Amino acid sequence: MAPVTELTVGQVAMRSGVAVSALHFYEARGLIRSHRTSGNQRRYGRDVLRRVAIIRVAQEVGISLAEIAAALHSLPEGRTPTREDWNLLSTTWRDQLDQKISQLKKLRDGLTDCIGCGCMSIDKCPLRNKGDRLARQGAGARRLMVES
Amino acid sequence: MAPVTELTVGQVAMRSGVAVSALHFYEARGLIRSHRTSGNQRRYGRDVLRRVAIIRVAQEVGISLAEIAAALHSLPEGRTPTREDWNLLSTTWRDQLDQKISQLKKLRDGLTDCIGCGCMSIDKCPLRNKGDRLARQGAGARRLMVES
DNA sequence: CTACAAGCTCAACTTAACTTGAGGTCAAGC
DNA sequence: GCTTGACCTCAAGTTAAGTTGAGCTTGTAG
Repeated sequence: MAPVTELTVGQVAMRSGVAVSALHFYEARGLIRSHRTSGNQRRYGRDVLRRVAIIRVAQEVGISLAEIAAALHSLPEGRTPTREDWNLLSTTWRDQLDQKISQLKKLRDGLTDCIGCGCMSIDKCPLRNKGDRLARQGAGARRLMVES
Repeated sequence: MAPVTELTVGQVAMRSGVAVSALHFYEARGLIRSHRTSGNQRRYGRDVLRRVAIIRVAQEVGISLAEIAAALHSLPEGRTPTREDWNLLSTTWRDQLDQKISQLKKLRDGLTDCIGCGCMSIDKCPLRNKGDRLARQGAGARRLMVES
């Protein structure tokens, strides 16, 4: 029973819910990988679906593709990742996620407790300063950064 | 004792930590407001600092300027906002923040519990689907959206 | 064996959120 | 009273994350 393992871009697009162009894009950015048929068409292993799922979920909470790429590089390119591999990735992200979560909570609670209090003079506000000067790097659009 | 209340762009930039160009930009986008001197220079009331602080904090957790602008419009333009006004704003955001927080938690916990389990086949994965099809609207860059 | 849907590449366009630069005005100190 | 640093406007550039389109190749169903 020949394994039906190989997927075309179209199939991956369909099953993952992301556009073909996005898959091309992710591949160009090194987030996923494919091999080519003799006719130069992409073929993907099944594990690409899991990778794409991670990418989307992570993006939805504001992690940039660059960061996702970095995290995914902890996964082995050769073999299908084991549970161990995924675990490593997840603990890598856990801290960043925790940080982001607490930042959000701070905003949520801070809005009510702090904002009206007159303390928002930037130098002293707990909201502004516990959130520590992050994300000041280079020009261009800046989204929620997890680093620092 | 003449109140030192009026601030120049430069002063606001310094105290708020955002660039002068960004302040211009926020003003163009209707996020902050100034009046002009006879010589056409901007002067800001002190409350602009608070507004800017909100803007930055909100942005850091991934709320778009458009959404921030919408929220800030619930603040009175004329008078300095009271604690009541801020409170209204904060409750407006609270739900969205709660939602985002739970999304993050889902990712955090899901990464460990779900990723290795083989269930990430997109159609059935709790991570993918509880996170519900949000943020699919129009072309261009897409960041963490709170709406929907 | 031939249509025609699905692929491929590459360049250009899009949005958000700013920054940079050019060219010109204001104001505070010496 | 003039110089120098802060301002002003407006246009164009930048980054991220894709999308869209043109022009060309593959592969599969009839």
